Amino acid sequence: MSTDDTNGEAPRRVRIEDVAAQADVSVATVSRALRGLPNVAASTRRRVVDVAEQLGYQPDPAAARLAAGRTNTVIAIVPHLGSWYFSNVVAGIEAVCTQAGYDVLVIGADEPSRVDRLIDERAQLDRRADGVVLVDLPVASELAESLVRRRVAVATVGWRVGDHPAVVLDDPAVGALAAEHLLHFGHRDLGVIGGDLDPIAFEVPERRLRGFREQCQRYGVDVAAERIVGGGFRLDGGYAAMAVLLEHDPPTAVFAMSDEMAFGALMALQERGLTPGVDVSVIGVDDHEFAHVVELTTIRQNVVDNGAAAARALLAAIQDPRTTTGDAEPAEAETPTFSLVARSSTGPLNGHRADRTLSSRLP
Amino acid sequence: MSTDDTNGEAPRRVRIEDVAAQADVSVATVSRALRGLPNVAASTRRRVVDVAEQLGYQPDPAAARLAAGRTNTVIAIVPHLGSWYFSNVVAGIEAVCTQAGYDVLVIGADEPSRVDRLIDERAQLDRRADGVVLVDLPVASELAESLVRRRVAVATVGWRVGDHPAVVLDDPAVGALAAEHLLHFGHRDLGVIGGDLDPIAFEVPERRLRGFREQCQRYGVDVAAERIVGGGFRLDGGYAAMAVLLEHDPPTAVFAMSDEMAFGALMALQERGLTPGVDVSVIGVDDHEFAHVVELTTIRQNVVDNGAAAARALLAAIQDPRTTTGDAEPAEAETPTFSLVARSSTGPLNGHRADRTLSSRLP
DNA sequence: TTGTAGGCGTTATCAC
DNA sequence: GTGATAACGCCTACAA
Repeated sequence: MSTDDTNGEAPRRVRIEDVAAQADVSVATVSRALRGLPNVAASTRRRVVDVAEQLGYQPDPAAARLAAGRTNTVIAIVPHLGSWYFSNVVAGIEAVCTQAGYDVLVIGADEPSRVDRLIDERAQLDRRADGVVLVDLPVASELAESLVRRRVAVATVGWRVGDHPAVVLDDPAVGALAAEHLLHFGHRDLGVIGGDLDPIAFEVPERRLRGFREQCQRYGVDVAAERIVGGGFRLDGGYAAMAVLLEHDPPTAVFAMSDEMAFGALMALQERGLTPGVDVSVIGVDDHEFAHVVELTTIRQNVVDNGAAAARALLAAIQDPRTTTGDAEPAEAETPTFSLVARSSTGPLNGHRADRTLSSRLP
Repeated sequence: MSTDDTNGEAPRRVRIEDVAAQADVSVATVSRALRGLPNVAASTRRRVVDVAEQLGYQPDPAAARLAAGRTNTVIAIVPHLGSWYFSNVVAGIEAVCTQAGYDVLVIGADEPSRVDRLIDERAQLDRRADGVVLVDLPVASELAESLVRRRVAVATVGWRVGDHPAVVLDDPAVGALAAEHLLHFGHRDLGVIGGDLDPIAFEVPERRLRGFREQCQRYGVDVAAERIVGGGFRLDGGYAAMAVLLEHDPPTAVFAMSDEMAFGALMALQERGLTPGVDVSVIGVDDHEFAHVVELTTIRQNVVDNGAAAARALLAAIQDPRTTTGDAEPAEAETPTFSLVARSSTGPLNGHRADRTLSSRLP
């Protein structure tokens, strides 16, 4: 009797050579047959596949990597794994990559030192993956360059590097849309809560600000520099920023560049007894799940799709043979869409609602 | 002149053999020296390390894996990558593993079919990683078993499997604490918003419910079955659950098993003109960043730490030689702490606040 | 269409 | 303490 029914024991691994013997072909043929390569007789392929299935054969990833030089792995590098935006981007990347048979490695770049470590050649990103998705990390354009030099496919989310596939929201348009919404309500004293705080310092804020300002100018409105405050794309940052804005010469409407910051801003308002949309209007970006809860007007985007689109473009680049020779086409990724979702956190200037009696205005 | 200043070209990879030649020793010695193994003369080691540094040598992960049988990789499997709780657990895992030189692979198990695919031996989790962290996936205890059989280290978060290191909150105590808080305020008509909705079906809800009920019994209070509603640990689920609770014979206080569900519950209250903490008290679990924003009373836990603790225990198990022989110690992981954070979403029964006039009660 | 054999870059087991 | 050298398991020209 054979020994394969001893349970509790780790089953002996079946190798390609076992399949070859059983199917009565060479290992080369097994390899070709199983990977769907050409030059294998249909009948042979069927036989090999059957045997492999029956034996439960699966190639060893490590061996395949070493021999083929491909890792079947994608790395996702994000500023912070725990944040709403980034974790959803990662979710999109993972769904697409796993589906395509790629492993996905995550790396958080919370601290600048971690980015440095990645730029360092010793990180060997090129040996660990076939492609990398860089999410909002322009600090590290050197990283991108070194990756490209080492023949690692690159795709980005939120910023661009060279002409690699990039999933970038039309941020100026987003800024302009936000401005338009507020201006349309009659607001002329506008504030902005943007980036520019610690660990994340990326390009998104300036692009959104630019669009916002340009739109304002069309209305002959100027946004004072003191009314542009950094919030670091975090809840507490948004809270602090709104506090600053309210401190002196408060605006009647505020554009927060992310919903999370907007939530913080709402919090600051409520603590002062001010009603969002009545005393001060607030518009955010993202359409975070909670935007609905607090009735936040926002500009919606599909974050998971952003990640998925980047992953698809990356895989396409990896699988495109021309990528290696350097003359692949730009391989542009889809451009994300966005749309205004109006809720009650924004409203007309001096638009105290009839059904409200508690609201008060600043002196 | 050498060719190494041709830029734009992918630099030729330096192999262990190059280091060996340059340092005038064998590859075996280089390998030992670089990995800090014994039986290497101090002077030799210094020389080898210097040369390696100078040449920028780094071992190829794929080759090392194939030869050593270790992957230096950890897999984190979570029900949903984009959710607040899980993404923070992953952040904790990643921080610890990366720090220790391990790669971390993420796998989302959103759909049951994905779990099945992992259980299938063809997923070869054992060949792709040295250890796996299973987060809230008791659906897949078969998965855990198969992993163990294949000698992959396992650690869990949120549930237990065998006596592998597990990071599990004392859920009954959490439930009891929530109950105590509400009961102390005089509430006797209690509702619960728990799990039991689609994709996530884990052990946490029943444990929290048990503790909650037991504490109630100490006060002679019974929680009617109709007042225990599933919310799937999601915002919308919490919203819907609260709507159900309010529909008929509404409770005066509700225990939501996660803050996200609590947020949904608050939303349902507000839509009806009910004031949290006055008309209906709500207590959550987690101390999500937004709990502060909406003044949600909650039971705080440190989610990132949970992931980190699991990772630490996992790495310890991986590095413990006894693990392989099967007689390693249980290697218990740290038990997470928790604490009540009282805010205004909970308050005394019939405790209409003096400064409130708009609040109304249900008929 | 199929098989042979060299190589991928390390690790680990021996002798020395 | 050090050095050959055989694995590790697969891929892929090249030959047949």
